[in-house]
Amino acid sequence: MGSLTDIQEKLTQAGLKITHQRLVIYEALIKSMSHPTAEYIYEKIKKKNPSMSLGTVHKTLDKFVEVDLAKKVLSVDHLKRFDANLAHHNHIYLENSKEIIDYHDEELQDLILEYLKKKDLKNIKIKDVQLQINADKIDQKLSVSIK
Amino acid sequence: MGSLTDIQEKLTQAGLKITHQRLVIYEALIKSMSHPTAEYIYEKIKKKNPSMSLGTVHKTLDKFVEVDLAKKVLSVDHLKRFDANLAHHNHIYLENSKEIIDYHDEELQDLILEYLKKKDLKNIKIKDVQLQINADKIDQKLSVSIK
DNA sequence: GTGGGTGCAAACAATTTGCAAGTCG
DNA sequence: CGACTTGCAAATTGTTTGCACCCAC
Repeated sequence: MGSLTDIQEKLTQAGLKITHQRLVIYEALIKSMSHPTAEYIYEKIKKKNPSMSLGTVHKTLDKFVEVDLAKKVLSVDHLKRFDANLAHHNHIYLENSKEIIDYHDEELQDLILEYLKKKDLKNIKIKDVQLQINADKIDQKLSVSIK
Repeated sequence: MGSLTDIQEKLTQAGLKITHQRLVIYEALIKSMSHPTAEYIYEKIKKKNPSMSLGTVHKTLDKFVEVDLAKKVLSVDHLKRFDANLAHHNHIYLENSKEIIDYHDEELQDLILEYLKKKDLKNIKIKDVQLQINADKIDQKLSVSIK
């Protein structure tokens, strides 16, 4: 799913030229599970790609969104955040650990859409729904790791 | 619910001094149904309060969040947006008109929480859930008002 | 070869900070 | 009066833009 040739094919299909920068940025975007900013990706990859410029990361991520290789993600901080996971999925915000993790659940999605369909909200055509689950992480390791 | 004395009481309860700026900003925040930025509120009130500074609006809104008189809101643009409505409620993003409107539905909220409770996600303690409904506005007036 | 892509730096936008002056309690 | 709040301006942070050079196709 994230192999090099796979990424190359996606870029081509999207009508984009295959460049080293795009491969690296897309790979980093896939790998980072919590929804990264341009800055974050830049930091991740610049060690192995010292000539990479932050501006390019911005432009590239925007381009990915434009051609539907990625999407923008809602966030409470006021930073642009991206996500390579295009499938409908929900987000769990772990408030105590500040993590954002994906939660995919077709059944729940259908349940909600069914419910809203019955409600028949007027003047509005629902395209999709996304659930944000606010939670705390319960992790034994946490209390121990305070050291 | 939004009377002057009412707001004053809320400020006092929150341990904040009552100042003209805070009254005006809080009132504007309550009144604006779509989730405003500091800039937006500043523009709304500066006509009647020419000495108000944008920096104060920022500081005041942050302060309101700090004392739970308001909360930060998720947004796709990368702007800080606020909301005086503290009750659990869902957001409908009207993608074509860029509006964000509130959608309160206790029944739906319960439905979702019930479902998730049965799922029993491990290592996670759910605090609340919020639904984002992406939709398009269907409005006859729209097509006419193109002029 | 050429059109799109990159790197760099400057411009821009939104927010934050520092501080002197003002005001609520 | 004293601590908190404000207004102003400068600083910071994050993103965008312009443009000469470069390279994938």
